[in-house]
Amino acid sequence: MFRAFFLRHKMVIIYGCSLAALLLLMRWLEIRLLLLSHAQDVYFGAIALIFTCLGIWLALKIATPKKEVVVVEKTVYVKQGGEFVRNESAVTALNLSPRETEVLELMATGLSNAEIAGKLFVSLNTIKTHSSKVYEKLEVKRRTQAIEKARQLGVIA
Amino acid sequence: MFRAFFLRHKMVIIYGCSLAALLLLMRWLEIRLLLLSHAQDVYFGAIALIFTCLGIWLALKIATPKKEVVVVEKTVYVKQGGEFVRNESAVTALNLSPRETEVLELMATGLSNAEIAGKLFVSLNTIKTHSSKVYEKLEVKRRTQAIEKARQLGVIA
DNA sequence: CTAATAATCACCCGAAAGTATGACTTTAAT
DNA sequence: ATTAAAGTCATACTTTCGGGTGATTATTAG
Repeated sequence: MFRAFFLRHKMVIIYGCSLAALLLLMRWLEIRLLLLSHAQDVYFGAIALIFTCLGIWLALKIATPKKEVVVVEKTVYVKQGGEFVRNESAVTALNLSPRETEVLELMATGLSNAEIAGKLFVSLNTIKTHSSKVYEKLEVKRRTQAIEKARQLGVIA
Repeated sequence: MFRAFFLRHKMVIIYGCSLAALLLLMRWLEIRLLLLSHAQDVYFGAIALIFTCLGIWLALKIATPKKEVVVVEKTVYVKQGGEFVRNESAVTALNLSPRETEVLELMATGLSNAEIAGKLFVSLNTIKTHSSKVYEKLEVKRRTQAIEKARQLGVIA
């Protein structure tokens, strides 16, 4: 607490101490020479010191704290912020039925036919039929090709 | 310029002026009563005023400005049509070998293992081995899952 | 030099995917 | 009423995929 305060106002305190030391030195010299004949000067010094401190205290208390705003720019890369919008015209052109599109989407997420069947509450054979029709309409031979082509056509994300 | 300075240090200036006014008032009263018999007090007042100002000036000069760090996030949207840059750190983290990455890429284009084998001039079994290792490292069970996960991690376009 | 890694290939087996064909139902259009 | 499309399911068959195991070679790191 005190240490932190000292560190923050090091210069001020050093200045004050220096001034005090200087005054003391002068006093001491004068005292030795003039034998306390200048008591008033000590009074002056004390006043100077006190009011200097007062000024410092005042300034620190009242003056609006100086704020130095440091602006750091941080670049953030975002992949194509927009949400995916299905290219409905492509779907129409391919003549893909809603169910087929649904199956195609699930295929693209990496699900197996059995998993898709479970998710859509239909039999495995049904999914096989759908996927076969999808391959026909997309003019591909494999599941992975269907996914790739559908992605390029904007049918799936 | 001056106006801004006045506004910033309004309190300080007001204090100083008040002190000065007070001293003047006292002087004036004393002068009226004691007919300039206390010249030294004026001296004291002047010293007090001067050193107060000195303290204020010192404090304002020396006080360390508080730094306020403001982080401004600059968002950059990367269009998906743009050049794909492989997330090499992801590849490293997954410990995917160059050949495995190559096979993964070709898988994503929809090629069968046999086609990949033909394209890379290696046997089908080799491709099977590679793909199996890819699945292990990506912690997936199927080709389509591998493609999906690799896409999300930025390993493939 | 030795150990580890990457890349290559083989064989077997079971699971998943894909093909072909046919059948039944519902809904919507002609 | 008939037709067409979409969705459902099944059976049989082929192909591809994926797991497990093991082996060889070249390069690289310790």
